[in-house]
Amino acid sequence: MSRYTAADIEPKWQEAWDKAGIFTATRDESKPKYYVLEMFPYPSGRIHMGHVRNYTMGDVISRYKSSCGFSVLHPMGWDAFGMPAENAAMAQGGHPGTWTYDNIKTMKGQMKPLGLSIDWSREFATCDPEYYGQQQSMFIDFMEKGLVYRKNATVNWDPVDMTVLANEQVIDGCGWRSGAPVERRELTQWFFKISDYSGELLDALDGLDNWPEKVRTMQANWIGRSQGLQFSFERTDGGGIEVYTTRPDTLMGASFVGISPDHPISKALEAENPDVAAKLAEMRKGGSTEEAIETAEKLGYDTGIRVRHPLNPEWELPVWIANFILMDYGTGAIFACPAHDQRDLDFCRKYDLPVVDTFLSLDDPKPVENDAFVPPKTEKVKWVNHFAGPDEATGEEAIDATVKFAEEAGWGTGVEKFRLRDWGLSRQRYWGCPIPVVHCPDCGVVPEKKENLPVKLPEDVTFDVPGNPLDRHPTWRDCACPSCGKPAKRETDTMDTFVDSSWYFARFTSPNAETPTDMDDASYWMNVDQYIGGIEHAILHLLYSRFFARAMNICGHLPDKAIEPFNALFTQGMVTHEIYVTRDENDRPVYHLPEDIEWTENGARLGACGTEVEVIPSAKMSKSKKNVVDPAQIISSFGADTARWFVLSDSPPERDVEWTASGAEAAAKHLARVHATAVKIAAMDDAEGDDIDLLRAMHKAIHDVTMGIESFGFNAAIAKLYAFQNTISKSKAGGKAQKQAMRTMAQLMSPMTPHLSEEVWSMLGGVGLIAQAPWPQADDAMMVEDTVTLPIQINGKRRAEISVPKDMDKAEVEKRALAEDAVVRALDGKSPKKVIVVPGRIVNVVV
RNA sequence: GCGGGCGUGAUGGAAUGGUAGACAUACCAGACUUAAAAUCUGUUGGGCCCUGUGCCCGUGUGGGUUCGAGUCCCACCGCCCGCACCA
Repeated sequence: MSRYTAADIEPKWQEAWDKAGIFTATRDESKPKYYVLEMFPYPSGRIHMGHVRNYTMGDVISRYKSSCGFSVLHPMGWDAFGMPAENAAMAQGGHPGTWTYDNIKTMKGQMKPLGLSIDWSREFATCDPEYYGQQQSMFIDFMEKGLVYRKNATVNWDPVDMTVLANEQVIDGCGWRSGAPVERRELTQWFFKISDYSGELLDALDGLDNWPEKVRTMQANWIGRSQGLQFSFERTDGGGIEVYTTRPDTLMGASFVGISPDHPISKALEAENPDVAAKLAEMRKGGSTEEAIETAEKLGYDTGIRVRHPLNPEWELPVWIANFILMDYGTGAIFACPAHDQRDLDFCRKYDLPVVDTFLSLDDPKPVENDAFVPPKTEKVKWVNHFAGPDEATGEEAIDATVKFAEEAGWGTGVEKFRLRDWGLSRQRYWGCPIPVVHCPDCGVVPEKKENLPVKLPEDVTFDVPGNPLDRHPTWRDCACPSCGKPAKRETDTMDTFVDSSWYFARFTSPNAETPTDMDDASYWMNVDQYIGGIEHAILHLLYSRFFARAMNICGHLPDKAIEPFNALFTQGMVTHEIYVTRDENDRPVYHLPEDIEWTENGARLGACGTEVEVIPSAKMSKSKKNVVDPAQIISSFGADTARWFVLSDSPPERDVEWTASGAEAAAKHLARVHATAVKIAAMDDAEGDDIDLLRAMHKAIHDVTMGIESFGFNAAIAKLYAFQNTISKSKAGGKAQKQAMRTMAQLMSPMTPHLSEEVWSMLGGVGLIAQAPWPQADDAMMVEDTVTLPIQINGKRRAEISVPKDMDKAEVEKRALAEDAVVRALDGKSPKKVIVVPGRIVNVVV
């Protein structure tokens, strides 16, 4: 074969790998193991370029580690429960299960041609009853260990459709189908006690050395440990209001006490006073997201209740209900210090409440007007209105002094609190894992017996009316109480899909086990050595998985070493593309697919009619903007290796990569060049005649590419491979040396372009499959140059360079440098102030 | 609102505090060709003096640390992402 034809090469080698069974993971105690995992996909219908990028990166690691002698586990599955399947059933009829399994079949068919080194024998979907039955079994274990409980929590309620809405289904504060303004409503729901692990989940972040710093920071902020003071304001009518504050030092600046609309006091008032009820109804409008609450217009209601200031019983503060106070954080009640909190200030200006400065800037000591003075806690400020500590102190010092003061005086306690809330897992939807409990009129909430698991979803359901089909199913709900045997009702809530994805990595170690995991297999394969996925999962999925691993460990489903399940994490960027828009008669945007665009000298036009097209800068590929490139199409026109090579080139993996047609063509051209060079070299005789430069370049390439792969610098590794290819194609060395260089090239490329590499390898007499050949080793001795070129700087600017033996001593280098023309000229007869010689790197002469 | 990140030629990007722009795209020029495509070779940050082996400027903006800063620190500007029921 003399021309590079991916369509011939790729299926051939995929068949050879299958036949050799080399991707089947086996427990081999004689080898070190390596578990590489990409975040499993949601079966949305078709694979997209983001999948290709994600799985290609995992594949590079997997193939590389395999070549390095590891026993590799590289599995794939489907995160298969979730809303889109129900939406499809609503829109076009049919069953969510049919839609899901059809999608899985299509997407698997699209992934196969990529030539990924996946052990498909371990594949499962989270909607398989075998999987979710094990999940139900674990849920029951968690119940026994007290890791699950029920309480009231807020949901988005569509008052027209009479149904719960996901945040995604709330558009501008209204239900997506009904268009009615959404309200917040309370329901009794199931919760995992993740907050019991707040401190541990936070502290253990320190040990996750191979996680990106930013993910650890984001998780730490999410868990949000704070030190503060908890104390009670005494009500003038008896009783008290417990508040928590992280800024007790500003207590003298208090202007009111604020309580959440969901605070028990608010609810009590609501029940007896229609005015309050109306106000609260207004405050409960809008979505339940933190963002919606934080950015909503500040609303308040003066309850008429008054409390005494703890430091001065004469000083009475009003109690307001305020819509920006969250019941879930702290005690659901605060005292407001408007001078040093912008939110409080906005509220006080709106309702004409007093603003009292407690400290002033040392540089610019003027009272607060419309901008709250919120310096860093480490900045020293002047206290004008204080009761503990010195007149000039930082916020930190003042807080410590205040807590100490309050504790000694006996009216407050320093406490540690976390922002992390318990994980609400109840969903009022069909297409999810049923929560395996039964509500019995006599026994209350009873877990289903394990021998009755899985509690399967009923098949005969319809989606023609809003709401949860399980709720209105005629028979599914009816069952016998597992405890007393009398008629009872099943729980109709299903689990959050995050539950499904919180332990799938553990199931992969033994996907057919009769229990959630098999401890022998889990002990061998866990932990995941390298986990790869999108940054959008930085907080929730990864935090929930860390909690689950701990909970599974407590229930005996994971070994101790696996409580932090992901040893290393890599978060890859998105694949983006330009967006092409024209306008319709109403000036609304109409989007166009990249393949419909033609480029002319006058810019982009529609291929069909020649209409001018506006080009909007690159953004994440999305169906609605039509800026998508179909991987299946790319593979059929260029081949999988080209697609793989391109998504790894150019951009660093953690950053977004822009898909361009020219970039894809460049990748294809390069692979064709490599192939052509290999064909040419294969035809050479085995003439001796080493070329020291070629050998050097080869060892340098081995070193650089290996480092590139190890450090996720795939784009840099590829740049080195380009350079090495240029060196080989220009080499004058004998056939033997060139063949060796080219075989090495094939090996270095094999994690990225496995098919072409096999082809080149076999063409040049490589033994066996390249996929099973050991990774080449760089010879350090070959990479050391005898002489080095040192740049010479004068006052930090490069002015000349000298070539010196690599181990020449500093004094001699200095002497040579000072003898250079440029240096002599710059010195103009004077002697240098200072000369810095960094051996092997640089010389800097300070004049 | 809160939290996180990013900013380097025409473009994607490279650069353990040590020659800024590797590698690639695009453009331009040349070779091959009747021609085009393909392929191959070469040039290309901006400006100045233009005769160079010359000089000045240059990594969002403004300061700072350092012999030396794209890299570290501070402030600002712009863009992007997440915010607990999207997966």
